Amino acid sequence: MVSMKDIARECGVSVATVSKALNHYSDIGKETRDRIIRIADEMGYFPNSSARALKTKRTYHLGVLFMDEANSGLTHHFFARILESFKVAAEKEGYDITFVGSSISKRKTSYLEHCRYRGVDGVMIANIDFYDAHIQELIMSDLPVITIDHVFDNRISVVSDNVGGMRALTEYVLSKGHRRIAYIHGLDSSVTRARLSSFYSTLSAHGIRIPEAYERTAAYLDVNAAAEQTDALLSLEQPPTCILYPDDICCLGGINRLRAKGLRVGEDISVAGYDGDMVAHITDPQITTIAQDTTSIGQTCARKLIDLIENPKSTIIEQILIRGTLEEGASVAAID
Amino acid sequence: MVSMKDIARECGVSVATVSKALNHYSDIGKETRDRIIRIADEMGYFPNSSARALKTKRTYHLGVLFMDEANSGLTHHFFARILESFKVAAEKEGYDITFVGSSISKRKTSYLEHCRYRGVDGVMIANIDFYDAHIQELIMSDLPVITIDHVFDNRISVVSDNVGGMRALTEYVLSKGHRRIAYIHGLDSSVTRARLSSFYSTLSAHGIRIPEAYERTAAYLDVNAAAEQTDALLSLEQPPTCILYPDDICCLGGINRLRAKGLRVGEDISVAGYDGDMVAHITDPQITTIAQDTTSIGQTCARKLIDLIENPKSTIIEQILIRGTLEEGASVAAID
DNA sequence: GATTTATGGTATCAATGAAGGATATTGCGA
DNA sequence: TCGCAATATCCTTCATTGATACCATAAATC
Repeated sequence: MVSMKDIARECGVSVATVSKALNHYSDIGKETRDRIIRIADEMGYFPNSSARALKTKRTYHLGVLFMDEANSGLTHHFFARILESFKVAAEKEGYDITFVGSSISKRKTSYLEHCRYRGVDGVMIANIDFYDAHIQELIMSDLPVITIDHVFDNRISVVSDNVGGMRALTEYVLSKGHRRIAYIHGLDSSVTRARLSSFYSTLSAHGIRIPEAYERTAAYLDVNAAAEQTDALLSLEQPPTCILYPDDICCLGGINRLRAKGLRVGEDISVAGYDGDMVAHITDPQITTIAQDTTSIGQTCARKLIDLIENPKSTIIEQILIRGTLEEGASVAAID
Repeated sequence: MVSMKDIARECGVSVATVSKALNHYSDIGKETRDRIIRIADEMGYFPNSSARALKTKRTYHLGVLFMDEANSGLTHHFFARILESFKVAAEKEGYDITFVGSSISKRKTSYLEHCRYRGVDGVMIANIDFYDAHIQELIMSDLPVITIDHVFDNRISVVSDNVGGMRALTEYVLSKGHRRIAYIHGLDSSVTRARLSSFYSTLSAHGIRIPEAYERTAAYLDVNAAAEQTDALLSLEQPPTCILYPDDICCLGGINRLRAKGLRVGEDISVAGYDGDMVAHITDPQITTIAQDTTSIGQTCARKLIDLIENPKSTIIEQILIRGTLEEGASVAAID
C-alpha cells in the first residue's frame, strides 16, 4: 500500500503538498502538481478511505436499511430491484453501499449507533414498520435520511405512485366491462391504504359499489393466504368476475387456485397483480399488472440522498412521486 | 460522538487505559476496567470504525463481488438468496458487508484496488466470468478470498453439488420411466460442465444413450431462449418425453410454450428445472427441481471466509461441497 | 531486591487543514 | 530607474482525527 508519505519522499516534497496536489487545491504550483499526480499514478497510489474518513468525517458510504414482515431481506424481489438501481446510481457518484444492521462486533445496538459507528454519510430506509422505535430514532436523528414509500415531515421520501397506479388498474378493469371487482389487499401500511382508497374512489367515480365481502386481506407475497382468500371469494353467492391481488406473486397463487377449480383465467375469471415482477411476464396467461418503476425509484433515491449529503442547505425536502405503468397481460378478460 | 478521550477524562485515567479496558487486555485492574466499561456504556460510547481500521488494518467489512452475464446484479434470484444468508451469517460474527465496485470516487479502478481502498478484510466472489483479468488479479492477490461455484487452487471455494444434483434429478426422471430425455443447459461454465457430464454419466450408467439433438443450449434465466429450444426439441422426428432446463425460470418459459402447443405438462410431456427457485413452488404444476441449499452456501461462505481472515494459518484450503435436495413437484409424469 | 501488576506517555496509522515562512513579483513614489 | 514595502506564490511545519501498541514507570507483592 503506497501512501502519501511514499509519494512525498519520491517527489522530494512534504506530505501536505502531496495532499494538496491530489485534492486540487489552488495554492500549489502547476508543475509540482502535475509531477506529483503523475508519480502518484505511476506508483499506483489511491487514498486510504479510513484515514480520510477519520479526518474529514466523510466515508462515501451509504447505509441501506430494509426489513419486511417476512424478513425476506434481499430475496424480496421488489426491494432487490430498487436496491440494484440504487447501488448502480450511488457507485456512479463515488459512493459505496453497506447494510445497516443492529449489532456492532456481536454487541446489540440500535440502527443509529451502527450508522455512527460506520460513519455512513446517509441512509436509505425502505421498511414496513416505520414506527419501530429504532427506526424512529434514525428518522429523528441529524443523519441525512431518505425513505422509500413512506412520508415523514422534514424528510425526503421517494414514493411509488400507488394512488395513480391503482386508479389506472381499476379503470383498466372497468374498461374491460367488469363491475364485480374484488380486491385482496396487503396488510395495513401506508402503501396499502393509498391503494385501497384509490381503488374505492375510482369505483365510486364510476358510480360503482361493491359488496363488503369483496374486500379481503392477505399479506404481501403470501401465496397461501392469497389462495385462501380466492377460495373465499369464489364461494360467495355472487362471486366477483375479477380479482385484484396485493402483488404478482400472490396473483400467481390465485391463478393456480382458480385453475385448480377448473376456471380458465383470462376467460372465465379475470385477475390482476401489482409490481411488475418478473414472474408476471412468464406466467400463462401473462399477468396484467402495474409495473412500479423500481429503476427510477432506486436511482432517484440515490441521487437525492447524495444531493442532500453534499448540499444540505440547498436541497429541497420533498416527496418525490414515481409513476408506474400499466402492463397489459392477458389475465383480464373483456366481458359485457 | 463520544470518544475514548471523553471517557478518559470522565474516569480520570488515560486513553491508553480506556483502550485496554474496552478491549479486554489483561494488564489492567479489574475495578478500573469495570468502572471504565460502565461509564463508557453510560456515555453511550462505541468505537469509531475508521480510527480503529486505520490503526489495526482491520475493517470488519467483507467485500462482495458478483457479476453475471445479464448484469442482473441483486435481482438475480439465486445470488440474492446466497447473499442474504451470507449477510446474516457475517453480521452474526460482527462483520458488515459492502459491494466491490470498479471505481473509486468516480475514477475507474480494478476490483483489487477498490478492495484495498476500502480495506475490506476479505472478499466473496460469485461470478460467471472468473477469467476476467480483474477477477484474476483479485484471485492472485494476498487478500483472503472465497469463491462460489468455481474452484481455484490455493483458494477456498464453496461449491454447490452440481454433479450430485444432476445425478439425482436424472435418476429421478429415469425412475419415472423416461428414456428420451433432453437437456437444455446453460452457457458454458464450470457449473454447466459439471451438470452436463453428470447427466451423461448417469444416463450411461443406466445404459441409455440419447440423440445429439437432445442436448441444446440456452443462457441461464433466458426465458425466450428456453422457449425457442423447446420448440426445436418438439419439432424433432422423435421428440423427447422429458426436458430438463437450465433453471426454474427457464423451465417456466418452457412450460408456457408447451402449454401453448396444447400439451399438458406433467402428463403429455415432462419437464424439470434447477435451483429450487421460489417460482418453482408457485407454478402449476409445481416444478420438479433440485433445490440448491443457498442458505448453507451463503452461511458456509461467510463462516469460512471469516475463519480464514481470523486464523489464516490454521484454516484449511478446501473445496466445500454443499448438497442440494430433489424437490418433487408434479411436472414429471410417470410413463411406461 | 526481583518480579508482578497496573497505569501513563508517546509514537503511529494516513490523511487533512491551519498557520507560517521563504522566495519571487508587483506597486508606487522619489 | 531604483528602492522598499506590499503582495502573491508555493511549499513546509505542526496539530489533529480516534484508537492502538510499545515502552516506561510506579506501586505492590513475594
